[in-house]
Amino acid sequence: MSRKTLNKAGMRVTSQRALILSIIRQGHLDADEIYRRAKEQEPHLSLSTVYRTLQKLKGSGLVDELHFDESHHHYEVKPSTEHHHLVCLGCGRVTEFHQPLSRIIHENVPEAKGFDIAETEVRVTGYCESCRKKRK
Amino acid sequence: MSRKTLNKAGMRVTSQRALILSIIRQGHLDADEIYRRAKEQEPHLSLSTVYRTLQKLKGSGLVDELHFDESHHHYEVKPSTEHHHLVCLGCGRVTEFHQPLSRIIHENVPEAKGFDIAETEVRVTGYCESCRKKRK
DNA sequence: GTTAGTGCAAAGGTTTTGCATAATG
DNA sequence: CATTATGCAAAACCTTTGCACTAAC
Repeated sequence: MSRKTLNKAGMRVTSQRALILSIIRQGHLDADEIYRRAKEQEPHLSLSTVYRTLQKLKGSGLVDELHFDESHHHYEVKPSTEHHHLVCLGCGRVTEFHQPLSRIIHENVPEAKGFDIAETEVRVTGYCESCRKKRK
Repeated sequence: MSRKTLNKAGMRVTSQRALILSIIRQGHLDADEIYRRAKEQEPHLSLSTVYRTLQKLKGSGLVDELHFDESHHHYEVKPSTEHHHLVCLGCGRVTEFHQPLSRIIHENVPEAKGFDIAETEVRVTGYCESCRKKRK
């Protein structure tokens, strides 16, 4: 549960945090979408709390920040196994795929040999099958 | 030269554009840095022109937009061979490495089989050798 | 009780836009 | 000369911050 997760990260448990965390679990959402969904349950919630919580969760390593498009960020609960994202430029749908690219890079890239990798974010954009069919 | 490059992309040639393009060639710069460097040569240049030019160049496929950190973007002239970036969290230095990750993903990832890849952006963060030594 | 988190409103930084003027093809 | 680009200022957008108040430990 959220209570445990937050405790383990040394964060105080508040209803807002538990709520925000549970909403992040719903998918790859951006701050504003998290805010909107959370507000349905806690109408007094403020957007700053969402941003501050996101920062904290990110800092504690509980949540990853994703950069799908250029304007704003999306968030997901930190996955247990490495995965990355295919972003369709047509419909915007995000598909996850599992592939240990960190390892591949670390093993095959000379420049990365002396580099202590903290994070590898891969963003593949293009067109999914159904959007490709629609286009032609 | 820039004149030819711009023409080929169907863009009108202006002194501002040629200048901006030549400055982008200097490295992985962000809009503000491009603006500052360009202003030394054309003091009347406006920041909007830089942003508009960047958009156009990106749209024409002449320039790639990079997402090194969260707050703003960097730009580089579109490379002829696929490469990606190692970003050091200590000193901020960016190292390029060449690796056909697009192909690797397309060949090995089932989810990417039906996907028409337009772009693959890989951002590897961590600590470079000299920063690692400083830290311990 | 002490410390950390919240809400609100205001400010910050980056990027975009409207409009009149200027330059390109 | 029709069209596209520029400069300036203002707006838009996402995110952060200051401060008084409240809740968690």
